[in-house]
Amino acid sequence: MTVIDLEKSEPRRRKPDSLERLKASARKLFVERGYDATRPQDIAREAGLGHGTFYLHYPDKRACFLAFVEDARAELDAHVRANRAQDGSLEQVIASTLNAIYDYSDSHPGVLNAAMTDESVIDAEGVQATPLLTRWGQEWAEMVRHAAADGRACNSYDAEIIGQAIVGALHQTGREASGAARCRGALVDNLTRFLVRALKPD
Amino acid sequence: MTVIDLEKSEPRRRKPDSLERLKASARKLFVERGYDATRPQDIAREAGLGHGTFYLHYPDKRACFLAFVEDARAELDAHVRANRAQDGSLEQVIASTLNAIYDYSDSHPGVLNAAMTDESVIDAEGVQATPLLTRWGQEWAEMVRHAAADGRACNSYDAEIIGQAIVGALHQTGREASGAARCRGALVDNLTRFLVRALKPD
Amino acid sequence: MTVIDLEKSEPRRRKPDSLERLKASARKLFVERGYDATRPQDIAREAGLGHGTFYLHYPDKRACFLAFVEDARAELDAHVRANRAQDGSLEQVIASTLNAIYDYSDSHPGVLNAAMTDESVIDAEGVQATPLLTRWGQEWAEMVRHAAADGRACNSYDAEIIGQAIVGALHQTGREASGAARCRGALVDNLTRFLVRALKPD
Amino acid sequence: MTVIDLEKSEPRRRKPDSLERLKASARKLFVERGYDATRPQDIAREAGLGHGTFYLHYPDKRACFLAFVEDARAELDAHVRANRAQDGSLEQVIASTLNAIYDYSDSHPGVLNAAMTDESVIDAEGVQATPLLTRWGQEWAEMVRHAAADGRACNSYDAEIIGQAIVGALHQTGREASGAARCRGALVDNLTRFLVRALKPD
DNA sequence: GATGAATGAGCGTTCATTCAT
DNA sequence: CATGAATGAACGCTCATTCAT
Repeated sequence: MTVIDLEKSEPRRRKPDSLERLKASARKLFVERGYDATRPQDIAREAGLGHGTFYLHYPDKRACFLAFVEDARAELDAHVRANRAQDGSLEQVIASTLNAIYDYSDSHPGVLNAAMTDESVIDAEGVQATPLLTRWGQEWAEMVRHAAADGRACNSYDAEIIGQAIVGALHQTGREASGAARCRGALVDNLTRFLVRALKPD
Repeated sequence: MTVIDLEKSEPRRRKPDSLERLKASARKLFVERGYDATRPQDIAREAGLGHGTFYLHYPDKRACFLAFVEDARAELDAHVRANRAQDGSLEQVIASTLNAIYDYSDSHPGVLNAAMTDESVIDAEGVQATPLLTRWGQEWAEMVRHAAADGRACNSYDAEIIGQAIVGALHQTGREASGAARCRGALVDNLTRFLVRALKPD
Repeated sequence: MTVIDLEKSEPRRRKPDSLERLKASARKLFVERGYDATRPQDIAREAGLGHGTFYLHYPDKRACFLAFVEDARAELDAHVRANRAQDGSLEQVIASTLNAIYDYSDSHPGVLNAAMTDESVIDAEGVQATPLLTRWGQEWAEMVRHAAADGRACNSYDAEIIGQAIVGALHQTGREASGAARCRGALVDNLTRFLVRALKPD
Repeated sequence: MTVIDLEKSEPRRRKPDSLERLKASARKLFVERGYDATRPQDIAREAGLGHGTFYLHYPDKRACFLAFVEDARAELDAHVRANRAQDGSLEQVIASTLNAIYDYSDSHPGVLNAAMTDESVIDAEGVQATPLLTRWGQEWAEMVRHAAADGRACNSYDAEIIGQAIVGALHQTGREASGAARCRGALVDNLTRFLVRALKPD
């Protein structure tokens, strides 16, 4: 039985893994130190690369951060889609979604926080597509509309507003919970009950 | 009877108000440009003072910003306390509080947003006392506890968590509303109904 | 008898012209962007080659530029030698030479300008063989000597000085003419009369 | 009789001579090393100042260079105006002007050369007002027109073209003369005769 | 108290060149 | 011959803070 040498078996050249290494280092440092305190040079050094290499893969620091954000978003998105109860009762949907988010958050500590860094920090001018939180708010709005259409939720709300409210509530409770030593069970329980009562049809 | 011209009386050069002038300039610039893009020098110049004078009144830029934040907090606090229905129905309390907040926000555009600048922006290391949002969350928690004790609100919640959730919901809806062109009436109406349903006793 | 298709014969990959391709690309870019703004990488890419290939043909960027300059010089030289009246009257010689120079300049726009890039731009330390302008001045000096020996020109001048003066006059009038919209006819006419009067024997 | 203490007698503060020191250092370094090889930091260091101080006086390196050029231009201009024969014969005007230029050039070695650094070196984009050489060409054009109007010079020339030709001739002979060890007397003599013959009326 | 000239650590970014493949 | 990922010295510039006046 042969063991394939993962390090050297690539047919062509040395495996150009430098982008992967930069991505990992960027995530690590953006999470640990934040955007401002992380220099492109630090990211490259952490990845064991010269700092010119950073600019082979990203046009500038901002682009690197935005790529990190997008990766985190996609990861969380995949995780949540895979783990939430798509069409159960309102309570099941909410509880399973919250649990999925907290699962991701627990196994990737600090990542969501770092990814939600305010856009104003990233670039004084220019425009970030849509802030992460707002995008997620739109997804919650979709969920609200969906549930209202099915009769599982009150249909007299403006779904956009309520979607943003939900995501804001999650964000702030999460933020505060990481400061205080708050247990996840209580968080999910309280928020689920809160949201279910607020949303359920009369 | 003579009225002393406070603006122009030559003998006492109109100076002792330099802290006030710095405060006003700092608020103006932090709101217009944000923390990073505002230099102590700009604040002093805007106030018609020399750069060094800034450091006579604040040990550093961070302290100046924190003072601005505290002033905004106190102002909003006073405004809300003066204008909300202290002990009416849950709905009255919530609606009047929201309206008071939006009143302040409308008459001091940009101030709350600037004051909520993420702490990570203000200083890479050090620690900001308690983030503004978290403090406001604690006040909402107090309201929740108070209402629950009176039987006006469901008493099975962890008030701290719900307080943070409420303030998070307000923050994010406000933020998003200023981007989209969302009308205040709909915001207050939706949020009030949402919170009242979530909080009211079974 | 078979003629090998140099353009497309697959077996021998159409490579040995890489130096030619680099030369053409280098000229194009040095003319369009100037020395500083042209990177070896750009030249190679423009030629459809890898970056490293550049260094197979030139030791460094400077050498590539110097080769471009030399090619331009040789081209102009050949063109002028082929087109000027070698031994006519002073006026004929001068007028035909000026016309030949302008012909070349018109059909290779920007090339002479780029080739005359100041030596200080090319390398802070090292020494360029002899600046192009000075070499051309020496050729004009030769012409002056020649004409003086034949009695067609005043022989009391230091030919070296006058040669440099002539080439300087041509350069600066050409430079200024491309900025202002000055017509070539007037340029040749004025310069020819100017030089003929200055040079003709008493 | 009192001797005023030039170092300390200023009524207000320490004499803010830092701009003068920067100017002197900038001139020295631009002359010795050229534009590209001179860093703002070097200029400041040479002046005994921190490198931030450079940016107190100039918005950027380019502005510093342009100020150097303008100073050199004004100095030469003043020197030439003070020393040339304004209205003598054509020969007197030309000879005295050339001598004045060479006087300046001898007593400020390298300055004119440095000041004439090609505009393309200073900024890839942007536009320098008018290149120094072209401006001087315009002044010679004025001289030519003036002399032609007085009957001291041939009036069938386009003065603009001839003015540029003259300044080009001076520039290139000067440039080449500093390379070769050419004596100033021969330069002035040859150029004066050359220009006088070219310009004088038939 | 008030001033503003002076400071220099620190930033993000570029590009000529090398060398393992 | 050819490649292009990798390098790191070097650059122009900013800005919070100090201190002699």
